[in-house]
Amino acid sequence: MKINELAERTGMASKTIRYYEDIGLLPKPHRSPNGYRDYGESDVERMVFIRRCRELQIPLFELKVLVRLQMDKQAPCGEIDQIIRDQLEKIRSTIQELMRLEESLNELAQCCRYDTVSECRIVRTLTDCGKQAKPDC
Amino acid sequence: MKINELAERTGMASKTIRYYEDIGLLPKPHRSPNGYRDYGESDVERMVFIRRCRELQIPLFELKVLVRLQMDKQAPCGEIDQIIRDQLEKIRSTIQELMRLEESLNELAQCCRYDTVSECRIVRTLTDCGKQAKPDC
DNA sequence: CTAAACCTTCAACCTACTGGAAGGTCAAGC
DNA sequence: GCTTGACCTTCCAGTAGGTTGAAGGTTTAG
Repeated sequence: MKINELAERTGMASKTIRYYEDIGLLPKPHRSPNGYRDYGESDVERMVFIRRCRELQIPLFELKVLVRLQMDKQAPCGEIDQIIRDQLEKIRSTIQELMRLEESLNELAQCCRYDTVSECRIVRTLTDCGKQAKPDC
Repeated sequence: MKINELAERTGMASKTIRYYEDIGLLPKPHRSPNGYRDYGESDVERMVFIRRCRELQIPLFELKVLVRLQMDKQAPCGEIDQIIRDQLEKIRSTIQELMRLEESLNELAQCCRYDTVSECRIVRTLTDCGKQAKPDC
């Protein structure tokens, strides 16, 4: 099948498929006599695997490892499991960070009772050099 | 003061300060006779404001608006408040998204009971073309 | 006098794509 | 046979928010 069909069947953009080939995440596919890329069913399977991993926000350089492992059916799968667990940890700590951020923004947003920039509590809090960015509402 | 002193007093890298000048977030500073950038106290204040906003993950293009407003002390501060509230909303929806992601990854991580890639539940779930990426643990 | 520690500009690199230009190929309709 | 439009190809540039490095000028301490 041609690149657009692969793209439609896997939910990727054909630009992205070419890009993944460029960076070595996908093997160079067979070419038809006219020079068009020609894909088979195993390419669909691999592409879906890659798309799912990207939805899980696994970065491309780790995905290279995963794709290599996924093709070697006899390999032990411990490394794959570890990458999944690492990703889980990363996501969890990002959530923690964003929740702290949410708290700061929420305090700031609750804080303005004035009309002009010179009196705005938000601006004062963010500008004040001596103190922590903690508003005194 | 020279760029490195401004950097140390505000907790920014001097490279970043030059970059912010390049993109028009900071005004072009006065130069000493030797060509070195020469900053004053108001630059410290503005830099701290910018750093705090970046800690709140406000993107640079919105920060351009904020910096312009922050310097105009008589302007109404409603627009500033709105940007803060928008940012709060963005952070909240990112948190929601990441929590869904965490759930998917957690299900996957709980899921592998086998030794080789060919039997690994994680790999199967991620590769399976017909179904949703939902493991049946 | 020299060495280190600054400062300057400019260019390239990072992630993960996306968009566009310029040109080749193919199938349908007239 | 010709045209039109939908594909396909490659390559180049741009996105955010910087970081890194090269190549060179200036200042300061010993």
